[in-house]
Amino acid sequence: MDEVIICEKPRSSEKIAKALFPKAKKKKYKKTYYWEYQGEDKRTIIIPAVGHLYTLKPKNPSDELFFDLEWAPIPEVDKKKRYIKNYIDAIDSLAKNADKYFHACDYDIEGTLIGYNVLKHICGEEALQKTLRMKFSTLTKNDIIKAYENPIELDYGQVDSGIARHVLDFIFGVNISRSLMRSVKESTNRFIKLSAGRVQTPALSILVDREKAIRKFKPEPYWVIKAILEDGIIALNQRGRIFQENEVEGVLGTCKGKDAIVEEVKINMITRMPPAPFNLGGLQAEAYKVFGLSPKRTQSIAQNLYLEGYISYPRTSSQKLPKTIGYEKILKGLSEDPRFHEKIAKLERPLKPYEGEKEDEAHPAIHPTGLLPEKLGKYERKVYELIVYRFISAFGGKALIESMNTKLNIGGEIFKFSRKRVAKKGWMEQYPYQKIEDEKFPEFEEGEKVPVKEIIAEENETKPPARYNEASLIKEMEKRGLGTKSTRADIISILYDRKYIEGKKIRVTPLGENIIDTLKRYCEKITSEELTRQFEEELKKIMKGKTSKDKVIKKAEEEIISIIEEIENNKEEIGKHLYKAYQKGRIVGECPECGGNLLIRYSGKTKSSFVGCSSFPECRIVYPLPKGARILKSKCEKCGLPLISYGRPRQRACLDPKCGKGEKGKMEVVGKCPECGNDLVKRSGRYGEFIGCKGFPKCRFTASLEEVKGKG
DNA sequence: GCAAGGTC
Repeated sequence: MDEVIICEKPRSSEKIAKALFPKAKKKKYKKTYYWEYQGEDKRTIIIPAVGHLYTLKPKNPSDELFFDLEWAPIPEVDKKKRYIKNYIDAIDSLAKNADKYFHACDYDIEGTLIGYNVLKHICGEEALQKTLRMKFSTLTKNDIIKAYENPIELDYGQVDSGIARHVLDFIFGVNISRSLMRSVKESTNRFIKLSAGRVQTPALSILVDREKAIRKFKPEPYWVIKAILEDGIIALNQRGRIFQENEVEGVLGTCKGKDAIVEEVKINMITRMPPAPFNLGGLQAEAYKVFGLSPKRTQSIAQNLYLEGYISYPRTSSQKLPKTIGYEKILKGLSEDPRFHEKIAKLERPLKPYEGEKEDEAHPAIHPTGLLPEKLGKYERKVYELIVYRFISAFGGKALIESMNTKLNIGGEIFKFSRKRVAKKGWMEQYPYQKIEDEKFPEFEEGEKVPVKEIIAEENETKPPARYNEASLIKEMEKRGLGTKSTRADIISILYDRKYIEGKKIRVTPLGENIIDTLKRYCEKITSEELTRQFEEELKKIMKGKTSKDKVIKKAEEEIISIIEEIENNKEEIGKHLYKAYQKGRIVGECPECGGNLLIRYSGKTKSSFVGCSSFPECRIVYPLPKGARILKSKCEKCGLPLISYGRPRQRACLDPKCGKGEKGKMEVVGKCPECGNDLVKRSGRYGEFIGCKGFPKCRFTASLEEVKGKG
């Protein structure tokens, strides 16, 4: 009389086993673990999946359009995910032919489907007849026990909407991607890897819109009038930005040579609450801001810290720290480290964390477990400490900021300035990444006359909208409901891989823009959030039994067929344009022999990149590229060809190996570092070229090439 | 080769 509990992941299987059967034994199967409990009359196996174990694949890979799909074990389709096989094997050998099954995966659409596929494809169809569903919203002992004692029926509406989500994403994404690639292949006989999808395409579209807004933007000159007083006080004219030059003259005329009368001095106390505890997006944004880490890197570091047991589950959207995580125990553990102890000792009791608004049914906000790491890599340590300090600061209580707002009257014109200083540090004491304001308040009294040293009109230009970076794009995607907390960083890196975007401050390449322009013409829906919205509605209807998954999929198939038809009918034009845009982004310089474009090319034979002339085969100029080489924007002083950087440590050389080694190892000095006074040099990183301090890593000052140009 | 979603 056996009973099997199927869990979504190893971690939840441990929690479920311990909650239901404290005496259950942890057992090993190959490289994976499961739990076994031998009761008086029955034996229970608690066994995990690792997220999805099955994925969709076309039944017949030679179909032109993929509509006929089937579920296949992920390790068979994706060789990088062979570890999943261990979990499938474990379930296959331990969890078949039981009398009773519990489906105990997360209670959401994906979780329901994960468990359903395990039962259907590994345990066997008949297992589904013997299955009950555990429904819990948190992985706490109470919830788990309740869910086990009062199981419900498996909700097939949920299962079907999960299946439909996978099918719709596949048939839209894969078929449209293939059709784009086919149009390039058939019109130019070249292969470029292209893709479109429900999430990646709208994300790219956001970036293209911004790119167009920046291009369209015309800077306008404006003036700001400032009064310079004693003690370095600079007051701004109340009019703010002035766009008319004669207005500037007028204001200057009224104020020049006059003293200032203090019209109003207001001192306020502002309360500043601690920053919200981290969810994944919050952690990614802060690690980007403080350390310059890419969201993808932060995510993988957080995953490692979690697997080592140092922090809680990172793929959460929650900003809540429920009592049940055990504040005192965690803080006690952290206190073993003197640097954390110093912060913790200053906390006031009773402990009550400040929380953010966002919630997650399955997990609390990211927090340390209290187990102190022994050895960590450099960035792992930074991210870990960031999480620890953020957690401690949630208990730090509010900070009070004293703010002084002063109004001055100079010949009838109003000028303002403000000062801030921290009156009570509160949580700022615990969070070392926070800047603590401490400005001096001048002793001004209302009605007092103050001398004015100078009135100036400062000329400025309006600025174009800012470019997105990875962290701000993730936030924007979050706001628009594109992707999930665990997939956003990966989706952005697909956009980089496809060469749709480049740079740390994201620029869209000609190819990226062309993809969006093309899809806007033939499949507007996939470029906007429209498709996601439609999916959400249809899936909800399936869940409620108001429609069937087959109907929804059938409708989607018809839609896709008509989109693909349109693309096929125009494939000559689409393919040529896409390829041209692709090449435009690959131009690295001018051919010294024939004046054509030098392009980055890829040789399928040697599986390596090289630089060749666009007039091939008439012009046969080629330059080799060392493995991992990057082509820089800087040009060789001797011959004008671009420089490349390659090797480890990175060194620079001319693209033409015969040109000479004059540039090798030489750093181009472009100025002085404003932070440490050392030389500023051109460097290159994985996002391209930038300006960095020669004193790296001691001094970590960096700037973009544009910034330096702008400031001279 | 192509998507997006789960997780070690």
